[in-house]
Amino acid sequence: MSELLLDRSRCSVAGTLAVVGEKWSLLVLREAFLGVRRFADFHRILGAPRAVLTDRLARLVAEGILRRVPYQDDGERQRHEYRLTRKGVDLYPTLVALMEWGDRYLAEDGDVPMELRHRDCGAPVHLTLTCEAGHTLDSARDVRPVSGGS
Amino acid sequence: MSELLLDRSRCSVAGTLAVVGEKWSLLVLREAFLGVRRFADFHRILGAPRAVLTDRLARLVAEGILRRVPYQDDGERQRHEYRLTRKGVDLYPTLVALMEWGDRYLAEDGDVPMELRHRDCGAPVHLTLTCEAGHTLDSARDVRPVSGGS
DNA sequence: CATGCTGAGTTCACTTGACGAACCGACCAC
DNA sequence: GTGGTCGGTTCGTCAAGTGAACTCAGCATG
Repeated sequence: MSELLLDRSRCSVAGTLAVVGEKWSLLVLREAFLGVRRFADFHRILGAPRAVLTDRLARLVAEGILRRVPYQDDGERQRHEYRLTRKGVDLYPTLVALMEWGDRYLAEDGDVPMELRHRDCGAPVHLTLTCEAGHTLDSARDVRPVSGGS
Repeated sequence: MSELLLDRSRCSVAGTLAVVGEKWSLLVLREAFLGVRRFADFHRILGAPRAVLTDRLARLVAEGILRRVPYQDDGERQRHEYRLTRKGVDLYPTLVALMEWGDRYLAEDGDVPMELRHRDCGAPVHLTLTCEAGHTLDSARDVRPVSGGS
């Protein structure tokens, strides 16, 4: 049972959840991926309390996942909008993984709310587990965890 | 800005988070993937309050992600252990996605806490976005979301 | 039999976090 | 100045997480 001897204290799952695991954070990011940038839009679409939204956006900016960019509409004063950074864009697989599980287990009679297509060829997009030798893995059972680094 | 017109009310990301988005749930599953099955082990390794752990395990069982299996050690009374179901195993990509992001952005000087290897060939395993036509996508930017079903 | 031990909880007092409605301040248009 | 909008902040209430103490079943020991 060597798996039980792996070091959990620095686990990346726990670390990532400490950054984006609070309520609303991942939903804010979902909206950011769908093109939402402004406070009022996040608020209207998500329905999260304003105070929570303020806090989550500030946190995501502090973590370098979103950045606050000034903009100015015609006849409007200057405001700020929130855009994904590279670090934020790299959370995309996490959202896709959550979405695919929900599509499989929560959608009624295969009626999936949203589909992802390859922008170039239009084919449906999925997450797959692959190894660097090029094999496609079917399941978690094909994976062996080993303690890294030290 | 057609992205803003997609239906969010049935979003699978939100749905999945409603099931496994509470504090500790995904960490419980991480341990389950590492082979932990018993209440006392979850408690000792995670350090979560017992009441929360009881609640999360019950919830995951109710959702069909874990199942409660009776077992009996020599000279011990019968107890129950928690094992992943197929539905639970299918959450593996979500955990891998969180882990890979943490490895990239939280690990100090590339010192990754844990590595995943292909059980057959030993090569490191990663999540990749691929389309059904066989292309590998580099980024979220290569994806176009379209409203599904209806 | 009485006692103690262990695993798997439950109870409880306390602190933290989320909620929703109201309020605020800058800026623009009229 | 009056009104409107955006992006907040404040506040009272309510839900959730925390940690320590307590419970209970069943096995083992003397």
